[in-house]
Amino acid sequence: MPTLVPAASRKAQIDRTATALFRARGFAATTMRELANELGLEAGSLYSHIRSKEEILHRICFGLAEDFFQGFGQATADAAAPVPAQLRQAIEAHVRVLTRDGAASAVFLHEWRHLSAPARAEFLALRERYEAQFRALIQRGLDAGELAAPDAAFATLALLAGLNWLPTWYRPDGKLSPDEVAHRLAEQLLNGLVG
Amino acid sequence: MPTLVPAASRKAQIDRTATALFRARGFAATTMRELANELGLEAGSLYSHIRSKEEILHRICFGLAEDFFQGFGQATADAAAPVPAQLRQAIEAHVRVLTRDGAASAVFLHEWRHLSAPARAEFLALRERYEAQFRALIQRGLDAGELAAPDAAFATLALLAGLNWLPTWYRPDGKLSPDEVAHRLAEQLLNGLVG
DNA sequence: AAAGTTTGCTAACAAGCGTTAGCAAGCCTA
DNA sequence: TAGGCTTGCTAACGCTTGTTAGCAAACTTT
Repeated sequence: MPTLVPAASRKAQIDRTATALFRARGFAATTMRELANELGLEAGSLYSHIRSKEEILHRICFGLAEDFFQGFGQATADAAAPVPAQLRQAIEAHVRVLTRDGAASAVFLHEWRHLSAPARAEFLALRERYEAQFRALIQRGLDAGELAAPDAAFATLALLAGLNWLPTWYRPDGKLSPDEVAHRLAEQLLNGLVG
Repeated sequence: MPTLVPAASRKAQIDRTATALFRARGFAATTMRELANELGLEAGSLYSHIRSKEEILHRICFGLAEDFFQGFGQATADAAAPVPAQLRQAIEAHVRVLTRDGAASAVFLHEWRHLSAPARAEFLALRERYEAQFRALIQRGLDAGELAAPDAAFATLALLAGLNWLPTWYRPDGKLSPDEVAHRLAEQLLNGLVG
């Protein structure tokens, strides 16, 4: 009979601790000895659970990518809804992924360049596909006259810009709940700062 | 008689090349041998011009900080102007610094954590002072009813978020000029995406 | 022509890096 | 009770890191 609340597998603990370190120090500046030490291990012992340092980074980046796609899919499931409503849902879904795991998000956004040859290109392709979904949605909004912007590409980048800087300043122990952050951010980005 | 267009000093060349490398690979993953090679030198030769690797990073980060403060100062010089106008000027000044040197901006925004003990804290204090200027301006706008937002702190972070992600996607050879980018970004952030 | 500054090389240093091999104790399943 | 995962250690490997010392050409200024 398994324990009722099984402890996270060692591998998962490594991933979680590594995520925090990668965020704080950056992937390249984080050593396997630091990571091991944080877990109360020796450096060599890590390799009973993982294949390489980069493998950890790979899991973090591609794991979160899935979350983003899933969020967007749910947010835009009702294709008949007005574009601004779908967009607001998509923004809030995006923010919710970012706030659920700030460390993983920061790694996802900043440390992917340390992925090597094949993985790096795959990651960038995924990211481009994700942005393309936003762009297409915004374009539909422009065509229908429901959104106002000179062009969809620029609007998409500016929108995602406002979202993706969030992990640098969001603190989970702040006075706003993740949902409030998501709602306010969507409000400000959709309706602007000028009354 | 000096050359009419004197070549940049070796030190300046090192800074510029290092900036590009720090941006592309990150500070920690950039080696002095790579940097030297890019300049057609041997690694040891760099130390005739600089004291340490970190000294380069220090110059990049603090140099750009000055530019940001100067831009904000000019933008808000006319304290009698309506807040939205001042804010637009400040946004455009900020964007102009970001677009003038994208590599330095990316380093400024992402690599400052590799500064060590005293410099790191000084840098963060500078950044906080800069944000505080924006916050105060926005607060005045809220008090005067010229801006609409639940609170100034959140609005400031969301605004700077939209600006600071720019170096990750802005390409100087793109179809928009720096001024157009600045203007459109200010427009979208101030007035929102919804028509 | 002398003196000093700028620039660069070679060679090497001590330290730290990611990773591997080989071994062993503890656990779960058969 | 045996076999096989899981987990972890010690010791070491080959390599790379930032940096330094000592020397030497070239250019600038006096």
